[in-house]
Amino acid sequence: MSIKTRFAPSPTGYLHIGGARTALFSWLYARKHGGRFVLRIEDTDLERSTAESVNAILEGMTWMGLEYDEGPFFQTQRFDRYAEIIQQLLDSGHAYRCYCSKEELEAMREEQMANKQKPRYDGRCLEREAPREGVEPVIRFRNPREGEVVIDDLVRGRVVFKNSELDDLIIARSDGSPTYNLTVVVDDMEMGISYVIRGDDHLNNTPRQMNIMKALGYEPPKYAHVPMILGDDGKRLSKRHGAVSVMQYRDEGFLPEALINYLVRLGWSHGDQEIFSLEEMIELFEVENINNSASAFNTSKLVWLNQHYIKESSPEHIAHHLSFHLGNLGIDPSEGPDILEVIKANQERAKTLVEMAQNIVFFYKEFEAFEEKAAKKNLKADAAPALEALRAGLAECEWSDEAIHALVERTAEELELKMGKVAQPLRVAATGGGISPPIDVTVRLIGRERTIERIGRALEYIEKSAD
RNA sequence: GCUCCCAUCGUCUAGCGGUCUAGGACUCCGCCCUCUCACGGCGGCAACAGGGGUUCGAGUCCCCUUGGGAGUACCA
Repeated sequence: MSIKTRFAPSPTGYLHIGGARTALFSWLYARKHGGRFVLRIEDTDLERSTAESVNAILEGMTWMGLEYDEGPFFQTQRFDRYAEIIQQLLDSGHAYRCYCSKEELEAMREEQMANKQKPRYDGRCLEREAPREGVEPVIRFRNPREGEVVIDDLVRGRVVFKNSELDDLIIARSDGSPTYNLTVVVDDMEMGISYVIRGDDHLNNTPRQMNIMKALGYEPPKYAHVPMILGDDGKRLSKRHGAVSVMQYRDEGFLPEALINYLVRLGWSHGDQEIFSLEEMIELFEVENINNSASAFNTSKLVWLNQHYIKESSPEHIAHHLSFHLGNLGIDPSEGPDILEVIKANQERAKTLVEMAQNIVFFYKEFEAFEEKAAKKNLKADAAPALEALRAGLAECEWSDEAIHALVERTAEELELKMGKVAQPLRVAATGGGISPPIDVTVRLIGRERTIERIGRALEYIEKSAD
């Protein structure tokens, strides 16, 4: 049988980190085995599902590069089919109508809780002969009363549930719309899903779903329940933890491959290896190596990976993702040096793309003022001779890293100053601050005109400060 | 409450009965490199939750306790 996996989010918010990881695992599994990966939108909850959420999920998938082979399918477009199945279940006696009121159910639950029992529907409507006047019934699946359901989970191992612990769950609301446990089963069967890789929180639903499948005469797929992702504090991931949306990581300057690499290592491992290319992940991914305990999201490790990928990627690739952040800062790369050159000079000194964008503003825009601390330290009267010599030298020297470097060195020698006493004032003069790539590269990229002009500005600053 | 799941450094993890005086990575702290910031190099701190078994031998198997988590909806 061919391998098919799926990612089935409900569109009630953005694509979050936990969902992104199960999507990644499912995607990897399909890719590794030459199978297909299906995207299915579980939007049966009309109240909470939104079109914006659908778009956000699609956008997140695209940004991460998790392309799907089939879908997106929408469950709301399959209501007719679900209705057929529900009727079929009704006809075969596997389902029945329930006329119980909310109050009645609530009372039942309270009583069971009081008796230290697990609250569950007792099946009283099964005995009901006639419909209740004026009540639109829900439809319940008639769960077996005896025996047990065994899940041979690919990551959890053998998990057993007694049927006596389960109850007759609602598969259609009183308005006739189907509910989650029914639609999942129908779709997983009819879409030919062979491996269901999903969050741990669904483990409890699995025996119910397996029972429905059995009633419908189908073999259940293989299941792999992956543990949850916790926040930095070890608590359940929520909005309190800053970024939980995949797109927020883009906004904060992360490369998709860094996020993917981080996510694949969260709850999965291949020995001591930390860095995985997409090809390696696909080749090495094994469901058996998925951890069974929940793991906490650790932003600093993600940052480290991001820095790694910024360092290792081609300038072209960085440029592609950086343009978004440049735009956010109102920078037009055509108004300055070649962006690829600037990126090359900054790849080793940025942890995020946001940081990189901020660091290269001075290549493209005039800075407002010299950064106070750096200026106070480096733009002092004793720096003036060096700056003047540099201004003169830069006006006529060959415009290359080597020549500029030689000029700075020569200036230091002639004035009997340490390199730092020459290079650093020049850096502050040229960039406005005390941080930049090597001074020769920095100056070369800023350009002759601009550098000379800025040195003049620095000399004015020194003069003014002397008063 | 009940059912199910989980438990190695602060965090992510390796470990699938003896090779563990428990390895790697991130973080943090030193040192080196150095025109700034970084990169890089070297070194350091730091863990088998507790208690019972099983076994010649347990981080590794079993049980209990404790502590986390999930579910218990006409949500998914």
